[in-house]
Parts: sequence; structure tokens; C-alpha cells
Amino acid sequence: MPELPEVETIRRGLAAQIVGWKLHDLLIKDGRLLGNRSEGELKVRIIGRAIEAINRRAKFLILDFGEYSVVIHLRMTGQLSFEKGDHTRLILFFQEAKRLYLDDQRRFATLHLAKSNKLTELKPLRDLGIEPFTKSYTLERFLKLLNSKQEIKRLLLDQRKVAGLGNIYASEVLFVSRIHPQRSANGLTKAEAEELFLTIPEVLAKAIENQGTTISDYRTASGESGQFQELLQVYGLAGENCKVCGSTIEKIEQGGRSSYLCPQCQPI
DNA sequence: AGTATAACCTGTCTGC
DNA sequence: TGCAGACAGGTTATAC
Repeated sequence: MPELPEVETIRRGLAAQIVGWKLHDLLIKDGRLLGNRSEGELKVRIIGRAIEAINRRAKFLILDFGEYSVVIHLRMTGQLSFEKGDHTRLILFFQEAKRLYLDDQRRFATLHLAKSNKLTELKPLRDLGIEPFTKSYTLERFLKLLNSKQEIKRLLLDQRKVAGLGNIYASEVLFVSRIHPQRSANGLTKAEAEELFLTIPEVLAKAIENQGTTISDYRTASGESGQFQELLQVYGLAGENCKVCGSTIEKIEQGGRSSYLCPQCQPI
């Protein structure tokens, strides 16, 4: 479900309230959530500690409890919210009866525990690629990542290259950059590659401004829908007219996943 | 090493 | 109404 803009929106919504809250207890309702440590160790490490910060790396949320941090990936249908949902997998009980719920219909979400000063060694985080909006995101590094004959859309979904894009924003970014999703990454011109480099953070920033894209499940920490779905230009719009040129938007399949494009604006 | 497929789950929607 | 099949915002183990 959530891509970088949705996770960032959830992060901001949580951080505005939860920093400083002391954890009194936690309840794991679905053990499959735990990726690397037992419920017992998790409790020992974070109960009694206060949240010092909420951070994000790619699509991962990082709850900083001081010496230890909890790293959560919401995958397709995970929700982290002050409102209880219908598929609760974890409840964090804070001071003054405050609660944070992790709900996840499809049960793909994961939770890892790591020492805060060794987060970059944690397996899910170790191999992530460059992070948009940080100083690691440079044109020089981006151009190196494109040195592959792989289709550009599939490359953009590879979290080891650029971290944070998912199926919605990969299609949107390629539309804005006027690049066909089936083009080879190493076949892009220098100008196209630079355009793509600039467009990625532009589209993501605009989505964050609009609190992300709600297709069905995604909600902010306070339970609200995003608004960027109203600004999508191609994703989910097969058969509709391109807002730029009027051509009919197409849906194709790449690696078992849907891609959307305007054949006129994004010639092969 | 890069790349394709299956797998992990549950729910919703579509067409017969 | 019922039911089979397709599809869904993500990643990863496994097989080439």
C-alpha cells in the first residue's frame, strides 16, 4: 500500500503527537509480524522507554526508543494509527491510556528490532538505494544506477537503486518525464535521465503535500484519506483521456505488475 | 550477477 | 446468488 509519500505522511502525523510518550506495554496479536526478535526481547528492550523520534528510511518507519529502535514496514495493507481498525496485529500502550495500533489486513507487514546505532546493518535496511530528499541523492549516483538494460519502470521499483518509489509513483514519474516504462534504463538520453532525476523528488514532494494517495486502504495516522489520488495523471486511469494530449491512457504489464502510460506523451 | 516466477495473505470486484 | 478468477499500493526466497 504505502509508498514513500504515504509513509512520510504517517511519520509526520505520528511524530506530531507521539514523541516523548512513554511505552507502558505492548500486545502482539500476530506473531508473524516479528521479523528478527521474539516478543519477549521486544518487550524487554522498549517497555518503559519513551519515543525519542519517528524517522523514515524509504518505506520503513523507524520508532526510536533510545538505545533500541523498532523498524516497521507496512507493505500492502498495513496501517499505523491512533484509531483501531479491523485487523489489529499490534497495540502499543502508552502513558495516559494513549494507544497506537498496527492494523494489517493481508498480514505482510513486518517489525524488526535493532540497536539504534546499528540500524544501517539491519538486513531490511542494509541494501536500500539512494534516498530522495537527502544528500545521497545526486545526479552522479543516479546516472550510475541507470547503467542497466532493465526496463526503466522495473528499475525504479528496485529498492536497491532508488528507495521509496512503488507502483503508483513509478508510473506517475515516468509520465511526467515523458519516458515510456518499457524503455531500457541504459537507453535513456542524458537529458531524459536528468529530467527523471529531477522529476522523482518533485512528484514525491507534491504527493506528500497532498498527504499521499488513497486507493482503498491507506490512511494517515489520524485515519484520514490522502488527496493525491485526485492529481494522478496515469495510474489507474486506463481508458481515460490524457490530460496533456487527450490520447487514451494504456495499461500494460511488466513483471506481473501494472504500468500505466500515455502512448502519445511517452513514445517507445 | 542479473532476472523471472512463486510465495506470502485477505479482501473486493467482475463476469458467467 | 454463487462461484471461479483476476487483481491489489510490496518484498523476498527460489529457480534459472
